[in-house]
Amino acid sequence: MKLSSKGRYAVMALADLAKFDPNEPVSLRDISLRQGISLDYLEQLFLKLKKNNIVNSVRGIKGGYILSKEASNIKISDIFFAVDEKVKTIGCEKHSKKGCNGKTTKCITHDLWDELEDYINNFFEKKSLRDLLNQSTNRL
Amino acid sequence: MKLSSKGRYAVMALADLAKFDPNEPVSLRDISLRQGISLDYLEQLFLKLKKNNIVNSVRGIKGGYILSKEASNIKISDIFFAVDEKVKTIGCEKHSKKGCNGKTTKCITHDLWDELEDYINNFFEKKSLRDLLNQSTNRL
DNA sequence: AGAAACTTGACTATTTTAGTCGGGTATATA
DNA sequence: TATATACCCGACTAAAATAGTCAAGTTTCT
Repeated sequence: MKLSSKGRYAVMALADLAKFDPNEPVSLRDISLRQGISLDYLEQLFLKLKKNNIVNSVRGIKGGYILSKEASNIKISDIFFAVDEKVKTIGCEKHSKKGCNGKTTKCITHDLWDELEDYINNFFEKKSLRDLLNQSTNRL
Repeated sequence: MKLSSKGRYAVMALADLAKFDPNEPVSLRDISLRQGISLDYLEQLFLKLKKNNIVNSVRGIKGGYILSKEASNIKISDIFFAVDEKVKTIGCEKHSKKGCNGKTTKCITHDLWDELEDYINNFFEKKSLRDLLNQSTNRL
């Protein structure tokens, strides 16, 4: 099991963004340089972040992105959801009461994976972007 | 982020195995049929489980595998470790105090992923094979 | 002897992920 | 109003991981 870069990059980029004046748009180019993430890739991510109302964009020269709300109101789980980073433990339907892999009963480990999924999601629900900034002051 | 089948299959197979008389070897063929996992794949997994002293093998006809210890003493984390299912959240070194991606400082989200990794591992540490069986009686 | 079942390594197809490329459109500033 | 900057968007590709297959053993019970 591993976390993909997609989710990591999205959180890193937003954490970077959150450190600046909320009224001054930050360009992806700057974030790209500071965080070492490809500009093209960032664009893909921010497109999704925008659609999910995590950021707003300002076009044109001097444009860029700004957070669409307070950093404390942006949960890590919101970010992950926006970029399609999902916690996925099983093939069988989550929380389905019965019927894994065509059978009429749940597979023996079904509850375990359900439980794990909730457990991890809970972690992301409890963390906001603001929490990150507080943890790590003056780092890149 | 998703859990690979490798870890899932290993836990499913062992949970299946644990349901039988600890003195009667269970063949992979039976587990394969009951759990719908390819026999060849199971063989790969059980080779590792054996090397890590989770199961013992009995060769020859009427042979098969048996748990090498009480189900209550086999943690899910043991199983995952045995089949190389690792919880991996970051590229940077886990718990390293500094130096992500060649820089001299930790990346801004470093602590978050470290924390997540510990959080998930803790989940697996707390669960034993026995816990699974207790949760789900008379299922496949 | 022969069948069942473990042992082992190598190989391959599929899927996912990460990242690239190319062509747009909007807008601040000179 | 020209132009550079930066967002917008879809399609494509390379690399890695995963899941699963194949083939050729060895051991041991009956």
